Amino acid sequence: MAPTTQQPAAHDQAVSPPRGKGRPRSAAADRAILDATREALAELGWGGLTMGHVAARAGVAKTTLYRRWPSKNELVVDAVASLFDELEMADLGSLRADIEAVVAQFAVLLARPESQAALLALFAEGSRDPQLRRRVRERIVEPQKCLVQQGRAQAQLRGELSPDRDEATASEEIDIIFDTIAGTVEHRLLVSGRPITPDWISRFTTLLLNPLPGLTSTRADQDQG
Amino acid sequence: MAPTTQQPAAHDQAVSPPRGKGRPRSAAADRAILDATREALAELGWGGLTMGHVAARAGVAKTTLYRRWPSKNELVVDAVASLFDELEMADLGSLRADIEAVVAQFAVLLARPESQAALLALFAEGSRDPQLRRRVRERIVEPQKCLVQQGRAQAQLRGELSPDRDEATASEEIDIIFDTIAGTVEHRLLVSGRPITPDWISRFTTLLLNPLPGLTSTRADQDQG
Amino acid sequence: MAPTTQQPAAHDQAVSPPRGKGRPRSAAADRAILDATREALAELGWGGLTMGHVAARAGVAKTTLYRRWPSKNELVVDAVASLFDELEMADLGSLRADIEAVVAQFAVLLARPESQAALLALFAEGSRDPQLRRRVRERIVEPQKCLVQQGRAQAQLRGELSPDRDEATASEEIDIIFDTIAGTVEHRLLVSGRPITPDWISRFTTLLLNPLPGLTSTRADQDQG
Amino acid sequence: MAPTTQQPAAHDQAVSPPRGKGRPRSAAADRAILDATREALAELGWGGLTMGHVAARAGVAKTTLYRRWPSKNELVVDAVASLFDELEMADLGSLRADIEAVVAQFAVLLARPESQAALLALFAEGSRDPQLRRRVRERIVEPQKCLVQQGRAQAQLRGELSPDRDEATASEEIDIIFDTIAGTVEHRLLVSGRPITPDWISRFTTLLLNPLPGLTSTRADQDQG
DNA sequence: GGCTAAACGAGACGGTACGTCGCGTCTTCCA
DNA sequence: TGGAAGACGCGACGTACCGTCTCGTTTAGCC
Repeated sequence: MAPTTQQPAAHDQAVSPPRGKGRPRSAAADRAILDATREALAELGWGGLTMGHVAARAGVAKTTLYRRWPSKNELVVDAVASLFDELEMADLGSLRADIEAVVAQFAVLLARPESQAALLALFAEGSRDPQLRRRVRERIVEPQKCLVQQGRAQAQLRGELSPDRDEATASEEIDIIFDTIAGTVEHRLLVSGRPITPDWISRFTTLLLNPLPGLTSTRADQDQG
Repeated sequence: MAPTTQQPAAHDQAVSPPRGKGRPRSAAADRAILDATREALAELGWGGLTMGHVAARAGVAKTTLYRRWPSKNELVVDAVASLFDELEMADLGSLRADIEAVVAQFAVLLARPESQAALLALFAEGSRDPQLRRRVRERIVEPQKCLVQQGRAQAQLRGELSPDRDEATASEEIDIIFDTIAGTVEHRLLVSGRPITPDWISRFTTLLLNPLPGLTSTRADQDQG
Repeated sequence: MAPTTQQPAAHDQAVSPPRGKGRPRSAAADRAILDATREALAELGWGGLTMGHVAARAGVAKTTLYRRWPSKNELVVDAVASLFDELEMADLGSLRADIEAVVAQFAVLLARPESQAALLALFAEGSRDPQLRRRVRERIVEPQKCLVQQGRAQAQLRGELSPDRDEATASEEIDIIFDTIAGTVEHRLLVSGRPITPDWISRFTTLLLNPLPGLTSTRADQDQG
Repeated sequence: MAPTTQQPAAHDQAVSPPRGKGRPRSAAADRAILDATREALAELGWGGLTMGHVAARAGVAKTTLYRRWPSKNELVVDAVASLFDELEMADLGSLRADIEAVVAQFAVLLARPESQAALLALFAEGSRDPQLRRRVRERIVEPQKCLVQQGRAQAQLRGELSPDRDEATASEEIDIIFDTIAGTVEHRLLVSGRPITPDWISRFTTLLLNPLPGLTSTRADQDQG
């Protein structure tokens, strides 16, 4: 998605030419600003991040920055969001492997200083500002959730999971798994402050996997009956 | 725990006499400040909370405030920490019931606007300030973790869980369960922004319970079927 | 005089053909800009006048504005100068009547909000910017001074004043009279903030033409000759 | 008069102790600010004068500056006003000598770069801001006017001028003389940009005290009596 | 009647100063 | 000597204009 573009330009149609009549916004500035934001975030943390500082580091006037993003929050969302684009679901042939891979990916992402500095702060700010909350969800949370959905679909194709009974139930199951994976990984890394090792991933995956309702393999059956 | 009291005065035991020669510190001021902090937090959120505002609302000079707490962060920790004191582990006779009860309690706590405003913000600030991090863990995170430990012990007494093999493993198991419960609940409420209903609690507990390694009984089956 | 026309084009004579090959400058824009300037000046005063505002009000791009006038100062000089073109010396048959008439005219001119807002401000800016100073003198001060010269010549023709002894003395006398008339009227209106009534004009003219009212000795006569 | 003191403190009673409960305002800061303002004014002129610059040069925070003066205008009034306190009426034994002395004093004052930079600008701003206008009059214009009043009284004592007939007429006469002296001197120095020499002073004083040089008829006498 | 070149509207751009806000420290007086 | 009151230095904020620039679009004169 393009930078915020407060004017209702290039919003939905990514292809639509700038159309505006005046001088077009500099794409280089966008890049420089986002890069500067990520760097500053990594170096100084959320609290040390200053609009003036970002502008200076990007070689851009503060006004240019405000013309594109209304506040530090929105800027950081966009700056950090791109990092989350690199998350992708592998298809490793088994549900367990897929989960472990995605958790590992997520852990690597959260180990970056810029995402650490930004993530909790954005969530915190978002708890008061619904606008921001929406944005954070769109740009950061959804991409993660997508992976869960995708992994689930793959597992269903493979026959590891039974197909969806109905839309609503499926959605609820995705939600709960998603909150569990994302929440737990974030809590361990950012709150408990302990590292995420392959061993931990394995244990956690076991915790998740064993009882998944609708699991067709016989592991659960044994546990359960 | 009493307020920070940078001077080595009255620490834990309220019994210690005022000691100093001059005028003793006003206990009423402490209470007023913490109350004001919680109220302001609920009304204005973390970002809207200012030391000046708190002081004014508490009818207290800023000086008084800084004499007791070195910064906004520490103040909020103390103000919010007391809320977490009310968490307690029930003993309802089964692990499942105990878990559901504690999750429900936690959910209720996180529904309060003051804890919502404070929690993520404190975690975020803590990720840069080790001092604060320590403090947050002592006052907020540990009490929660304690419950997990306690619930586990109860279950072991009841025979639902096998006794600890060794210290290290036990600690790891507690950690993973704790991060999962706390992280998931927080993520659902504060990030996904969806309510925690009895139904959700039941599903989540099932997810946790079913395969727990070391689970000796098949209670879970009964609960589920 | 045509607008600044930084390119060495049409300067005094409007007859000079546009010469250039491209699209000629819009005369309508010039008019619109100057009108907008005068209006904005009257409404918002000097301080409230911005180039952007003038451009918007004139329905013109800022570029167009800067193409013609290098700065706010120059623009305002041109916008206000035309007002001073309407000053003219009457020949009413006596020096006193002529002076009173010209003072009255000047007072009327200075009562306009746009000239009030502009005049002192231009003088003030001019005290640092010799370029502007020159321009202000050419367009605003000289026309006034001309009247003094003209009035003096008329009075000499009538025999009310003795003819010039020499060039230098004449110039000095004109200067002193001019500074006195212009300075006094401006000071009364713009600094003291009191109105200029026919009665005041009469008193002032008397002061110029006569000795101090109430002067008891004839010292002055002795001093003079 | 003390600095603006926006709080209704020490306004009328110059003797009243600061009275306020908190930390009193630093008198040193006041002095430093006013000095810095005068210096900056002399060096950079009105346009180059910046609140931030003044604060920095005075070794003071911008906030401190704004706590005392609401804007650049008010600050400059106070900074420049003190210069005008040094104006005083000599008693040299004759009206002519007194006038020449006071005009000379005024000319010297207006030759200072700080007053040149400030005076017209203040007058200009004042033409839009009645608050400022009042202030300028109180602190700058009145002191000058006082001298006229005083000189007139001296001349009356000496018998050079006939005593006041009535209050109103006296006031009007003072006004007209005052506007003439102040306006003319300012116009010559600041608008015409020519120096004020002893010779010019003599000519101007003659103009004030006598009829127009070279006036051939005795019209004035007829008009007057 | 197409070509060329300037003027035009729109508006983004790098700057500078603005006036405000909150911080955490300090100084003063009062109880 | 603790506490209220509030001034202080600091530094970031977000805004307003500045004067320049880069676009795409007229609008003329000239070949």
